[in-house]
Amino acid sequence: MATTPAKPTRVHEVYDRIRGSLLGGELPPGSKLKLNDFAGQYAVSLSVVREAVTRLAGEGLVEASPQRGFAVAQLTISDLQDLTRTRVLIETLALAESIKHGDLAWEGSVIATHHTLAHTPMMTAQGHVDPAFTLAHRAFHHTLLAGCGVSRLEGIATGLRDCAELYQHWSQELAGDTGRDVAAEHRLIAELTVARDEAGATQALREHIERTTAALVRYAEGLDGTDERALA
Amino acid sequence: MATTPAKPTRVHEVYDRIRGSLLGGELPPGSKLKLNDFAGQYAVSLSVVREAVTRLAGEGLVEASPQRGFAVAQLTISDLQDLTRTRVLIETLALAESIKHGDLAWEGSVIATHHTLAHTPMMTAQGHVDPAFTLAHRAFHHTLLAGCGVSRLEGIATGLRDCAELYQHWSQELAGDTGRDVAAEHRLIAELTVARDEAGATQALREHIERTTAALVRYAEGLDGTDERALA
DNA sequence: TGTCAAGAAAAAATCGATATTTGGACTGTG
DNA sequence: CACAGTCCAAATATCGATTTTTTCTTGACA
Repeated sequence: MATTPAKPTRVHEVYDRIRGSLLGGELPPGSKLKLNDFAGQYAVSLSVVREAVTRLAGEGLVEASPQRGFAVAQLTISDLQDLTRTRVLIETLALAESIKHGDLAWEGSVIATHHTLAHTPMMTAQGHVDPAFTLAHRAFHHTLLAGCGVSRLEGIATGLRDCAELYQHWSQELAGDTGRDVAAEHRLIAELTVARDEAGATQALREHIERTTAALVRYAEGLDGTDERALA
Repeated sequence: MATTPAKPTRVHEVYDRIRGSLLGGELPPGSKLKLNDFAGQYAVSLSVVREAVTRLAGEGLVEASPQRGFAVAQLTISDLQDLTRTRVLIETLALAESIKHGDLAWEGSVIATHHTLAHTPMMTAQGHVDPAFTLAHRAFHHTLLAGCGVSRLEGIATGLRDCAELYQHWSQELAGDTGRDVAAEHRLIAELTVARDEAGATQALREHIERTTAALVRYAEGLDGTDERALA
């Protein structure tokens, strides 16, 4: 799924940067992507921006509507629930496979990435999410699933995870996920995984995933009853 | 995941037609896509072809290598095995969910699409695969998973299935999948599904998926021992 | 005869410009 | 004052041409 081989073509650079903006929450969900602005900003032609954005649409981070341009994927409660259920099913599946088939090196990398994660503070002094934390968090979860040895499954899980990061970002900014010890959740997942406790680890992962969704849904339902309403 | 709303834009037309060529097996796996030829053939500009092909690359039907253009996805034994394992895991998962949550209307549509499939001959008089069969086959398998009510999961499963169709096409042409009663397999899956026999149905589906792979792998290994070798 | 390199041909990436479409402002009417 | 139709500006989709990069050809040299 990832395509970052040797020579960074213009399209790829632009793709990466827009992708970063999306996941970094610089662009509000549902807002239209102004291709012209991007073209100016990155000093490239429209065609380049277009192709980059088309790829992002393929990943689901961006929605394309013919004749009407592109927009940051709209976040709705029903889509969030759909995404969450999909992630729970697929990520627990992949984790179970990893626990069954992962080798010692994988076990080691789980411990290593968890260690890094555990020692990276989540918030900056300004109360924003630390980019380093995002990185470490992503690496940890990716490693968890990387032991299954089925690269397509891994790729799919990663893609879903990226989509969820859009929600995650806005949830942390908006809903402020209170009273939750995320670090403890991670520790539990890591320990059970390394202990090869398939049932325990998958359940811990399921709860970890569902908890964020629950917080966001609670927040959103406080605002409005409909499922189709945008979250932000 | 599918984007076929209202107004067929040029890109979308070209996308559809190239996609059809790929799944219909008109283009051999691994062969380079000559964008210029497409542009001429469909009487559109290069940009249009480029964007269409970019999307196909996002689905995995086409491989993109920077500065080197696009090629029909290369079929290798190891990728086939990876794909098969992924499909088995995800499709059985989706089927299990469907059996658990599917309603009566879904049950009916399973019966209906199976009925259609059962009465559509697989081969034409010329010994080729009948396009109508392909259609019916696709509809049946899609319906099986459509009861789960999780649209993303469905979309993922459909995407994997499309990738597999590439292999399937060439397998039927090359390896001739002997001594196999595919119709009976379909009937069994349909019956167990409607009977809400989760374990039985998922196992039948697993075997159905794995059987095609096994035939192709046997065929390919007769030719060459390496996993990375192209199948065709 | 095999290897390597310069140069030509082909293909890919990118650009700048044009044709269409969309969304909204404007205006005249009931 | 609400509403419908028209017109205009912004944005999208598409095109044709230019710039790079890769690939192929060919010929000199060891």
